[in-house]
Amino acid sequence: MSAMILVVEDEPAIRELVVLNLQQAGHRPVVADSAEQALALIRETLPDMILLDWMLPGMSGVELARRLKADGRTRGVPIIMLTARGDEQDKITGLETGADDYITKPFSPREMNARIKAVLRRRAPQMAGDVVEVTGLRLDPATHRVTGNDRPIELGPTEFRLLHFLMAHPERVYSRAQLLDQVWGNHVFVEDRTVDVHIRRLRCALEATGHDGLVQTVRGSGYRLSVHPNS
Amino acid sequence: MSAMILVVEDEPAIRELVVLNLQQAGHRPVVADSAEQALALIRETLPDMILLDWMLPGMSGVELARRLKADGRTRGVPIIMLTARGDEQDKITGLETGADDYITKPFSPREMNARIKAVLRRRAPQMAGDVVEVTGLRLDPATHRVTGNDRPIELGPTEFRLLHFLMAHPERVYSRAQLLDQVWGNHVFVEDRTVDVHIRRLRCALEATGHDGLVQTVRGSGYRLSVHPNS
DNA sequence: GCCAATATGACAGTTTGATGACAAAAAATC
DNA sequence: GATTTTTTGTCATCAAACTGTCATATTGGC
Repeated sequence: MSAMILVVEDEPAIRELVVLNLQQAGHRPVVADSAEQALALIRETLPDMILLDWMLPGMSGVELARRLKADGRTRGVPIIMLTARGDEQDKITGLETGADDYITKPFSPREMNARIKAVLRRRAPQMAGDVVEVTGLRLDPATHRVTGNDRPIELGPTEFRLLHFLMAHPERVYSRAQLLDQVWGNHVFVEDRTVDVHIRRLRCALEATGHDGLVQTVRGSGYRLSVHPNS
Repeated sequence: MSAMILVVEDEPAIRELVVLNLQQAGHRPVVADSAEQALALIRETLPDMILLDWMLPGMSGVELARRLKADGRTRGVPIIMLTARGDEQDKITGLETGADDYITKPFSPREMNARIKAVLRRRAPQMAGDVVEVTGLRLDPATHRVTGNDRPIELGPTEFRLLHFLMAHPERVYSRAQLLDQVWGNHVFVEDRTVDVHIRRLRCALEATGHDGLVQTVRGSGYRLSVHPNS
């Protein structure tokens, strides 16, 4: 539910209101008043999503979106365009350049939040804040609780995030490096093998309700959360 | 559904029309003809909702909305903006984002009532003015009283707001930053750690009636009010 | 059996939250 | 207007939980 969202908007009034709204929704807004500044910020840390004003002084929002989509590092970051009016042409151009959605001003906070959540759910499910459940194992990000067959399970912060990520992307194998990027953050320097240890701790905690079998090892590749028996 | 609704509108004709409508719908309208007067009224008693003309002499409606949203005490009060359709598009653009909804003039009574009802239905629970109760712990916003198993509990202002917010949003985890935004108001500059201290004071006060267990720590995430045992 | 990959247990450093004390600020009282 | 009293934010310190790494055991593939 808590995503780092970059807001690129040159008009201070609108920018502040958007920021306020994002905070209220539990996100962490970061602001830039120009495409250039946005690029600088993105170079430092990759946001989870970008809210991008269509019209910007200097490099336009469209141009910025195009650049981001051209760069492999930033291609995956969802972009929502803020456009002045529901101009069909803008819409087409915007979606062509790779925007994931667009919002036409004036917009209600409710609409904005709904669209943000929808895009997050599509691109980064573990950020959407939805309850995830797999065969009796249930994780609720909002209350930060995990239960197995309705019995509470205690997890440390890292194990919680790890399980959350795996449950949000079931049936798919992730390498240790990928897990480090997704769960730890893509800037930290930790040993690959550390993942093993946390996987073990997670399995340990899940053992109490017999859900430890869900976390499977894929030899030579990484780990996976799957409902299907392993071998 | 009877709510106290503050109408901020400088033009007498429209004001009266709106007031009449509200009365007919069973609400209790209170009027102000300027943002300044509105602030004065709000200082006395918190309305359940605000209908706000965006064009006002002196402080504009937009500015008022921003102030209200910046103050922890008033930020939960739903705001519906009244905007004139004929006004310059670009001025209106995005300005309503501080509001929960907006109505463009001229509007039908039917539309107004529908929107009011919708907003009231989903308004922030702690602003409803309703008594909140959790397992014998009871907080009455109207009388500003807290009791545990019918025994009075003394709380400082901050602890009261903190408890109120938590009780209005039970089971959900809030980070220190979120609590500072929601309870203190997001303009203040206070240390994150200060939240810890107030949580402790709150627990201290609740200890007398054995309700201190409700306020739970979620390591690495924040705090939560929950009826479920922690460990 | 041999090799490589993974599991496991232990450990020390680090982070995080709880707690008590304190002074500034605000409110209430005289 | 001065003086208590209450409230508030910050800090230093302590205990507990968590984390990353390593050494060693175990497993699976050939």
